[in-house]
Amino acid sequence: MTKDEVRLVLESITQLLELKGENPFKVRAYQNAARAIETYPGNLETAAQEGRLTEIPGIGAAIAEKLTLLLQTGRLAYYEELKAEFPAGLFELFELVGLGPKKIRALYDQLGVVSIESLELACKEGRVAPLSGFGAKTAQNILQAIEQRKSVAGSFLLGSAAELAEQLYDDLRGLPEVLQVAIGGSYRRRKEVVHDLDFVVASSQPENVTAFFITHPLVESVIVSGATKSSVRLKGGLQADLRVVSNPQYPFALNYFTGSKEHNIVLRSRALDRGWTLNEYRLGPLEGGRVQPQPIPPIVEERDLYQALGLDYIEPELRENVGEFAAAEAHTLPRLIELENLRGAFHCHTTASDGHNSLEEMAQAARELGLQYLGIADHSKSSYQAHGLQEKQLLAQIDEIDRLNATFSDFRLFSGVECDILKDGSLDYPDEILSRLDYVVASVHAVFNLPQKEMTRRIIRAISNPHVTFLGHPTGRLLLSRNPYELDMPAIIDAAAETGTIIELNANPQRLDLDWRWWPLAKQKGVRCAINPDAHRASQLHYLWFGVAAARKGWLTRAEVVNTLPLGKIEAVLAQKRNLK
DNA sequence: GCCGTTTTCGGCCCGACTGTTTTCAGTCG
Repeated sequence: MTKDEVRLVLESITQLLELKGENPFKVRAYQNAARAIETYPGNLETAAQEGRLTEIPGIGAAIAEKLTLLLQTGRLAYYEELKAEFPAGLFELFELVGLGPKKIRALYDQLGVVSIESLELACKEGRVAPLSGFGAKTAQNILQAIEQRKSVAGSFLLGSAAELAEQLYDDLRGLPEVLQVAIGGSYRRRKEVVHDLDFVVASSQPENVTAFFITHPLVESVIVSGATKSSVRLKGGLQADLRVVSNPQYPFALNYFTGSKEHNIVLRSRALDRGWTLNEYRLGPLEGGRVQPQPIPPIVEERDLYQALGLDYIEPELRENVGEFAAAEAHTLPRLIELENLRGAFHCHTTASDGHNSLEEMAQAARELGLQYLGIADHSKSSYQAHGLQEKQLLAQIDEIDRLNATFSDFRLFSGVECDILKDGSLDYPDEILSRLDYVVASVHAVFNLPQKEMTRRIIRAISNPHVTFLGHPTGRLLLSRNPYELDMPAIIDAAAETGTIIELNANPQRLDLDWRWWPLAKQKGVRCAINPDAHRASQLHYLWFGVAAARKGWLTRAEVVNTLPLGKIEAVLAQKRNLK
């Protein structure tokens, strides 16, 4: 049994105990145990065999005994009995915003609600509002939460689609009959949210490729399957389409299925201007058109198509018809940043607050990625839920970082903090503390619902502090689950430019914040970007890939992204704003 | 259920917000 499976059992027990209305401290004990297991560096099975589980902080005699049983037999009667007390569908109710264990329990006990479906019916029939502790507003809010959940059904984070997409891609590429393959669509354009995956394959044996595709282990069910086009539902619900074309057709199919629709319309009209017709299979002469067809140059790859249409090659991320054609004509398309350009990253968490790996482990993981430096930014004291650091703990961490840095010759940890921006725009630590750090990321973590003016003023006040180096996840959005807070973003961008504050592009695929749509404006105003992983565990340093994707979509080059700078140059950027004072 | 000790019980993180109440419970971060 893996560490992760053990953790899931503990988390599941937590939820069950909450439903039962158990002592909240007992509930928390299980929660803490789950977290302890997650961060435990050793081998669990060995620890259980040697009776050393209680040495893990947060694991006492009772939980150790249960875990030992679970690890040795793969089963836990305590858990199974708890689970049997509630219908399985009840757990999806936890996904509705505003519903917690108490309300779910009341709905189950008093109305027999066992699923989102039965809850929706109960609301619509007016059975929820009269319940004690509920009311008309609550019933309405529940319906709204159900609607919200439906509206994101069929939408997937780029981050959650990527693993499936790349696995399928690798497997298709490995087939001998596959000559060329790409994932087109919004995935190739690196949209933050995708609705399906579009695989485009060049092959002379489409039936073999199709057979392989629809029987792939990641496929849950087949929606349609024809000679050259098939659609499947992948495990987890994401739809994937496959188009198989001939090798000469491939550049056209790839281009067509990459989109966007708006981009394609412009391409086709440019073809018409030259007396050609463009579709997913070919660029051909248009007989009887309004202009005499020009000779068509040979096209073997996508780049040739753009050239034929009088354009520099347009990277897929830019194909949204938001100015890429004018730039491609004028030869002013930017050379987009690449993952390999990054030399380090700021904003990572450790076990000191709510991260899952130690300073050493984070540093090691960064070095393995080839980074020269890593900035640590644990939560500040007001973020209780994230175990934010008291001043003393923060100062101790600075010392610890100094000590570690003495052991590196070609790598450096920077000491920072993710400092809460309080309701009035003041910061969570006094300047004396902030001045001890290499840098400060300032972020909003509470009181999200201020009116736009007040929220804007709050953030501008915070970034006006000379110690604030970065503005963290500027809009607070969680894709597919939480809307951004109300902000006058142009005013924030102006203030960042004026104060010399670097705006973060938070690379967590749930955030990708600041959104790519704002970066061209920020760039024009001279605001610099930092692509930050916001990693809460070592493996999440890979989020940088998504951050770079969003930055490319925002037309950013390496010049605008500060963490492309090597050690030796980045220090001056971190110090710049303080020196202006 | 865990933990630490002024050691075997009593405390365990805090504040904002919402919608329900008529002083507070539930949820969230």
